[in-house]
Amino acid sequence: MDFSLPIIVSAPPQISGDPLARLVMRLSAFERLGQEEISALRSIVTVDVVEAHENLHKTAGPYVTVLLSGLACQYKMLSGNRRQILGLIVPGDVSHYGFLTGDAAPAQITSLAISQVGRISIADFTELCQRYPRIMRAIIRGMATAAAISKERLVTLGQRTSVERMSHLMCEMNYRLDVVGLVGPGNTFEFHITQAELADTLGLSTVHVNRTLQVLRRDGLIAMRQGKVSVDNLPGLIGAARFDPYYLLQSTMITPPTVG
Amino acid sequence: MDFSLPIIVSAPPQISGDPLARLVMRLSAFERLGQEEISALRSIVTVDVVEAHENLHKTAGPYVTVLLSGLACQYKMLSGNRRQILGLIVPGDVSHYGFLTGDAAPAQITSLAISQVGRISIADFTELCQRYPRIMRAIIRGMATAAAISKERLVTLGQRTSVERMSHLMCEMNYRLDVVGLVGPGNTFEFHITQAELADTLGLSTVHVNRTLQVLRRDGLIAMRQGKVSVDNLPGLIGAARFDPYYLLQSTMITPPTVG
DNA sequence: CGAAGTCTTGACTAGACTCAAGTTGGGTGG
DNA sequence: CCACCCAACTTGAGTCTAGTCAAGACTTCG
Repeated sequence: MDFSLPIIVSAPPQISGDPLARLVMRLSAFERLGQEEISALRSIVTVDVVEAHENLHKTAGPYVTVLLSGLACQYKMLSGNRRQILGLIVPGDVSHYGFLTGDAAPAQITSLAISQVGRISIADFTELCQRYPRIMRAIIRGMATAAAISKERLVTLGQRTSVERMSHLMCEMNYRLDVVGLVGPGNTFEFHITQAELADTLGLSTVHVNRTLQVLRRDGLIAMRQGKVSVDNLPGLIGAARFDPYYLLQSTMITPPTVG
Repeated sequence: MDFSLPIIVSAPPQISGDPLARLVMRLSAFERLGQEEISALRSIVTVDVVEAHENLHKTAGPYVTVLLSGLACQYKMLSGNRRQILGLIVPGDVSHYGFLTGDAAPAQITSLAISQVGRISIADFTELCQRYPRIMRAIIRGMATAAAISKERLVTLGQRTSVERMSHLMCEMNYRLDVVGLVGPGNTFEFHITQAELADTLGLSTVHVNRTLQVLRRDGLIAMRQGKVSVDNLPGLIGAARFDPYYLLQSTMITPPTVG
């Protein structure tokens, strides 16, 4: 475990600037939000810092939680030291819906890097959604996107080769991080995940992840070192992954039922 | 558990007896329902028959649909004639939530065997849930169970060997079909799925599915022929699968938010 | 400087895939 | 009623992707 106290953090943009910026960008990708809505949202979010490799929800309770910076994942342990990472959570993603999804057995969620987590009480969240239907619609669109990502992950684990798995994941990350403004010039982004964690995500061994990354590097598609990914040939990467971004584009406008 | 409700079920239970029996059993597993609730449910369901290997939702529209008999699956196609079956749908399962899940890009759903499908208009469904909170809670518990099954499938595809995949699936089917009264004496149940379809479900090749079934057969765990499975050694099967039914037991009582 | 975690490499193994050739079984039509 | 047909199932042989084991190199940090 890492017990360092990262007071001043320069390079990683995580702990600087406006903590809610990513969430606002994410929601704005679905619905155009006004200043009043954004202010209302800001006023009900409490921000906590979570160190790397800690449970994201130390304080259980009736809250909706959102990842604001860093990286997290949901996972399941198996007998024999095996682990499957069910999904990666990036800034702007809702990490826990409280009771809203009726998930009786919430999977474990841990941070992979130092992160900021936003917390909203269920009461405040409900009121926000009732008062600002655009925010509610954006949240619902976010849920739909998460479900689509989860389905695509089944395809990855069931059908794709190691090169396809890796490049598909990188394409997805590139897209998801771009939406929240975390892809820099030259298609570079922070991705603080170890090769062992990538292995647990992709259903591969650590050694094979290493070799797969070497192949992609050798082919000039991506390079990854020290938690930084640079996509050197995006069309090539998309081709290697047979990546079809359709599943990420929740283009349908969903009309929620008029409650009451 | 009380399995004694159903009518007389002879060889093909599919198209005989009360079509809604499985749905009622499924909901009753979560919440004890009264006669009034069951009658109200019956009065708003339209039943259609769907042949094997047909799209389950020929008539799109604002409906919640439920599988009443038979077998169905949700799937995704890939380039190169590959297919991943995302999940199996058994009698009593909701096969489509309409807009309720905000699923903008609904995956394709097809029947695997001749089936009966129940259709409920969104308006009727909403009113039913508002009038009978126990039904609403049961539906929510069902959604939670479906989500848990989907997560477990990620573990299967990411981590388990072929023998574990197959035996885990069989354990799950045994459990899910038992809940709706479709497991007969000696742990036998109808499972009208081809080995090629099993392959697409488990992320294996058809040939390997065949050989895996032979192993399980040789070890006296299960036998499968002509769409009928008999579990000959359930503890052994559970052991081979390292099956932990915890994920199927939505034991937590979920209190939905008081709307309005 | 030492320690721990991470990454890299090599050698070998094994589980699963592909291809190809049968076999079985149920359904259909003559 | 039988012959045929097609889909599903089975088997064998050979290949290959990915896993395992083990050792060593690189980083980071105390």
